[in-house]
Formats: sequence, structure tokens, C-alpha cells
Amino acid sequence: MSRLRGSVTIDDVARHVGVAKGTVSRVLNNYTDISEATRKRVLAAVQELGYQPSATARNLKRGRQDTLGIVIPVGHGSGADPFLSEFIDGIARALDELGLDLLVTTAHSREHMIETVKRLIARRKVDGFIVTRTEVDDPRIAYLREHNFPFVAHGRTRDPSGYAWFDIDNEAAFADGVRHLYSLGHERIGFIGGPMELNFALQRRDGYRQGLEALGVAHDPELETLQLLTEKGGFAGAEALLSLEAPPTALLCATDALAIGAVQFCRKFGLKVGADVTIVGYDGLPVGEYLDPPLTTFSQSAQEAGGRVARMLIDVLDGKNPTDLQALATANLIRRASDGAPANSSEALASALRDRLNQQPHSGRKGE
Amino acid sequence: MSRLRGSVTIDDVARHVGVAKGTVSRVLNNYTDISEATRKRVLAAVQELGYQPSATARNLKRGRQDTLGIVIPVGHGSGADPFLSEFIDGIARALDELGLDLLVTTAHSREHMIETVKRLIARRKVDGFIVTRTEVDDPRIAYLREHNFPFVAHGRTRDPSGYAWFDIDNEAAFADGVRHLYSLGHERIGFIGGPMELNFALQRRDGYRQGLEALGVAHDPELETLQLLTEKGGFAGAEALLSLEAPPTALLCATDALAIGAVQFCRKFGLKVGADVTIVGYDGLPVGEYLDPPLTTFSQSAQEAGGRVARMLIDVLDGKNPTDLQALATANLIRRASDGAPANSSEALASALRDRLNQQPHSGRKGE
DNA sequence: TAAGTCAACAAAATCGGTTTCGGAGATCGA
DNA sequence: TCGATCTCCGAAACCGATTTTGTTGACTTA
Repeated sequence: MSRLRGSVTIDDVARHVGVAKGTVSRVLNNYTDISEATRKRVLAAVQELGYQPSATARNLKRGRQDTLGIVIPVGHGSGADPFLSEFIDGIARALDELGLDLLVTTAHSREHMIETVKRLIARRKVDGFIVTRTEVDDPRIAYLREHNFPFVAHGRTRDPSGYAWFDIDNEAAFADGVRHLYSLGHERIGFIGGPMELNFALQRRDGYRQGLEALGVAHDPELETLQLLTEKGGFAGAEALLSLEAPPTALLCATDALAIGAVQFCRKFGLKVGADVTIVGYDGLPVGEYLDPPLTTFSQSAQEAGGRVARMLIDVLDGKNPTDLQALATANLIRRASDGAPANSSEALASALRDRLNQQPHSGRKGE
Repeated sequence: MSRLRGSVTIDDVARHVGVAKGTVSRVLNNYTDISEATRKRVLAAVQELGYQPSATARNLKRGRQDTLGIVIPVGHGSGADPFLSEFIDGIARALDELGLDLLVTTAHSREHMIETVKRLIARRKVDGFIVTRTEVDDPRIAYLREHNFPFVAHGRTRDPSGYAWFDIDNEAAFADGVRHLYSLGHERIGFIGGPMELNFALQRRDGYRQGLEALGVAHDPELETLQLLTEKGGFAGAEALLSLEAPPTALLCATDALAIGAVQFCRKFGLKVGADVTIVGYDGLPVGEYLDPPLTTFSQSAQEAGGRVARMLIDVLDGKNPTDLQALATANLIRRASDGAPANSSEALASALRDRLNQQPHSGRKGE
């Protein structure tokens, strides 16, 4: 592979000025025991030669990399998560201001992910980790804690004590969502969720249940379905719930991707979203605004979250107590046009859909 | 900041086995002048102690980082480009197989971008660069070439000679698009493009013009509009073109984001996309499938492109001649449902729209 | 049997910085 | 005037690997 650039080293600068290299280093690192005259000459030479210290050499001595790591999960061929790309953007922006860099790797499985974490730590390529998409029992967090390696989690785990995290109050958001739908007049409210290993999926489902309970509405297990967090999953989820004897008139979805799939199901069977069926997502993806109808959703700024988490990690590296670095943010409901008062009762919806499902037997997708 | 982990070094291994550390290094790097017995003992100790060489120390000596860099442009507050996130995903996957890592940084301006490139090179944090979103005259590429630093571009520049690149044949795709629309019966075909500094935007516009010329259709400058590459830009572009005296019945858009905005404009003014107005995008974003109607678009697999570019860069680092590493791929038209034969003539479309624009003076959005 | 070869490894140099240690002058205090 | 203190900086150790050079004993070869 490529050889090192013929770049200028600290020795070149030292020789050019006629001082020891240690002196150059001290000038550059703002030591106080340097005379003004020497400082100026060194700085001039640095300028003239265009010297920049080698990060590698400095890291070796300092035992620090000025680099943070993130391992992003990539599904089975499914595309990248749009949430994550904004999240990374936010991290990178925050780090840029501090002169740190971000090392991004991907992992296609749980095992691969932890293996990558281990490798990056063992080879000392990063100073700390940002863990995303926390699981209820997260092996990455277990590993990092066990090895006392600095990290910050975006999202909590079952036991959220003893480490730094930033999370959204998912329970509150979904309880809120239920309340909102109920106040619009919905009495049967469905929930399309994700895999229960994912902590946020669990939290959102719990929030849904808590919301019902707070309203004194009996929880009907039939109205809950768990799917993969993709548009296809949302389609399947809507199909499952709306085909019930007594279908929900509103669907609360754990993510925007699910909601988009659910909207597609309704479109396919001629149900008017926002009237016949209300659909609410979560993520605030920009594209939601351009759907038909524009998607009502909970928004969290992924970019802001990224910046926040990055700064928290810096704090951890600076020696702050991780336990003091735990923050909970609120997600806000952005009302657009996919929610509204129910146009029909659950029974009417059921019969309308029954007709349509018969007319247009569940063939492959059409018109596309 | 954090101190180095109390991790096991090559000296620990050497001491444990009772050999010189050079011997351990040679075992690990498969030198031949090591007896089988020693090799085994060293390997056993490595296993037992869980030793992994420090990337930093190795890099210092070898002058190589096993890390590639990418600088992604981030708009003025606008979110991350969904294309880029899949692209990065593709890169990371390819690198993972080779044990390399990817350093991701963001830049909010042209200056910032080149400054970041300089810093990463000077501090020797990366071995090579992947340049995305090439501009017609790209300062990054000029810099990298001038300093003879290894890189691969995703997209070409005005002068595409002398460096490695991977690009899509944008001209061919858009010429093809024009032909397709013409064969559907469209005679006035509009083009919504992006800033002409971006090379792909230029290529796509040229392809549009070439397509018209090949068909012997006169090129009407009025039917071309350039916008920012966002949904808002698409909305504005559609507005500009459809408000013409003689509006186009089909809109060819340089990106999916533009197309999505154009679709929204049509929806807002009651124009049926795929009949009243045909809209074709470019990018093949997954979300296009879930729009109403599903978006007809040119697809290029961002992920595949990422992998491809990464492997090309490895080749460059391995000393291959960059000039031999230039590849052009074809984009395929994915027909979904936003294109079709024109339901009305340009005149009919114009008068229909005139009525609607008057009726519904440019108010905020409505619940559809 | 002495000189030459070779296998297998130890020792030391090296990469490019940071940091510790210590020493030469200048300055200060008594 | 002389030791004590400072100021400023050179010299060298050090970080943890890789790579070069050198050494030793065993084995050939003449």
C-alpha cells in the first residue's frame, strides 16, 4: 500500500530553527517556559515549512486518538436508516469544532457488531464509542462497561444506571399519542411496533399501553402487532390490524417507516388516511412532509441528538462522571394531515374494508 | 482526556514467552525465519493474553493508517443526503472485509471541505480519500492531484483524465429519459435541474438536451429551470414550468428530492401525476416507492457504488495506475406510476391550471 | 578440521512526536 | 560575594510497534 508522504516532521522544524525538537513541541503545546523570541522563531518556521504534527506519533505517546467510534447496524440488505445518517451528521459537526474525528463502521449482525467494537478498542483506534439503537440487554454496553471503556449510549437499556446516555422519553410520547388520538374521538387505537429486543420499541409499546391505561381504556392485545421496522412491516401491520373483526380507526406506529407502509396499505384499499384511518408515525423524517397526506409524526432532531451525544462523550473522556451525564428529551408531535377525527365507526370501517378486500383479492402489488 | 487502556503490548507477550519482541512481531507478520516451535509458543501466548497490536504504533512505523477518509457536504441546515448515507454504508461494508476503517467528516462549505482534507492529510490520519459530489472544477481534486495523494472520485470533473473515478452515465440516462417521455406522447418536456457547479447536474442537463436533439425536438430554454436540490426546489421548479403559457406535460427531474417536491406541487393544485403531468426522478430512493403515485425514477445503487469506489481506492493504494481505474455505470429506469401518456395537451393543461391557481390563491397547504 | 553457510533469534534502530530530567546562565537575596 | 532560584532550553527517555543488523550454534563443505 501507499508509503508515507514525504511530509515535514518536527525534526525538520527544529533543525531549521536551530533548537531541539522538544523545544518545538513545547512551543506548539503552549508550554510557558519558552522565551518570546524562541517562540516566534519556531512559529515562523512552522508557518514557513507548513508543518503539521503527525496525529499518529502524537497519539502513540499520548495514548489518545482524538477519534470517536460508531458502529451502525445495517439490515439484511435493507438500506441505511435515514435517522442514522442525520445522527452521524450531527456528531460529525460537533466533533469538527473540537478537532476530533469520527470513525464509522458497519455491522450486519449482533456478533459482528460486538466484534468490531472489540477490534477498535484492542487496536486502540478510538477513544470512545457512541452506541446507537440500544437493545434491552445490550451486549455492546455490557462489554464496554466491563472493560471500563468510555462510551455514551443513544437510548437506554433495561438497567439504565451507571453509564452516560441520551434518550427520548418514548413512553411519554406514545402515551401522549394515545391521548391525542382519543381526544380526536378514536376509541380503538392500534399499535404497530418493532422487535422487542430494541429498547425504544419496548418503550414505545409501553407508552402506548400506559396511555390507554391512563384513559381507562381496556387494553386489547389484538390491537398490537410487532413487525420489522420497514415500510413492508408497516404494510403488513396495517393489514393485520385493519383486517380484524373490530379494526382500529387509528394506528400509532413506532417509526415513520412503519407509518409510511401503513399509509400505503390504506391507499391500496381505498381508505382515506386522516379520515377513514388515522396514522401517526415517529421520527419526523423530512420526507414525511411530502407524503400524501403529509404525515403526522413525533419529531426528534436526529442531528441535534448526534451533537448532544458527541458532547456528552467528550465530557466522559474529560473525566466527568458518566452517571451525571444522563439526559431525557421530549419528542414533539408535529401535526400534519394523516390524523383526524374518525370518519366512521370501527364496524363501518370493517365492512367497507371487507368489501374492498374481496373485490381486490390480495394480489401482488399493483400499479407500480 | 482518557488515558490509554492498560492493554497488553508486544513486550508483555515477548516477556511471557521469553523471546525478543522482534520475534513476536515476525511471528505475527508471517516471516519465514521462525522455527515452528517458537511460532507455536508465541501464538499461544498471544491467544492467552488476548494481545492485539496497537494500530497507532504500527501505523507510525509503517507510515500507513489503514483508514480511508470521506468528507460529506452538509447543506445549510438541510438534512443529510439519503443517497450519501447508503453510499457510506456501501463503503464501510467493503472496507470491513479488508480490515480498513472509514473516517467520516462533514463540511458546511467549499472552503471548510478543502481545509478538512488538508488537515486529514497533513496529520496523516488517512491513507486515501473518497471524493463525492464532484464539481465541474473541483478544488478538492485539484488539491489531491497536486499533492499526489491517493483518492477516487465518485463522479467526474470537467477534465476527467488522470485520476480514478466511478461515475454514472448521466447524459445517457437523461437522453433516455427524454426518449421515453417522448415515446409516451409528450411533446413538451420540462427539466428541473440543480446548480451547474455540480458536475452531475451539468451532465443531466446536457443529457436532457442531447435527448431532445436526437429526437429532432427543438430545445426551448423556457422549459429548463435550475433549483436547489431539495423538495422545496422541486416545488418551485414545477411551479415555474407549469405556470408557463405553454407548460410541459412531463417533468424530468435531476434528483428524487426535486421530483418529490414537484409531485407535491401537482397534488396541491389538483393535477393528477402520471396523467395530467408526468414526473420522473433520479436516484431510486426507497421512499419513492411509497409516494402516491409511486415515483418513476432512474436507479443507481448507492450502496453498490460505495463498495465499488472503496475497492477502487484500495487498488490505487496498492499502486495501480489511477488512469486504468475509471468506470462508467448505467442507470436504469424503474417505471412505477408517476409517468404515463399525457391526458391533455399543453394548452388544456395551461388553462386547467390557470383556473386552479386563481381559485386557490397560493395559500398554505391544505389537508389534501 | 578449519572455513563457510544457514537457521533462528536477540539486539538495536527507527517511526515522529511528548515529556522528564537536568544543566547553563542570569537574577536575586543575604 | 556566594549560594539559591529562576528561566529557558538541550538531551534523552519513552510510547509500541516494525525492520535492520548482528550473533550464535549447528551443519556443510573442501
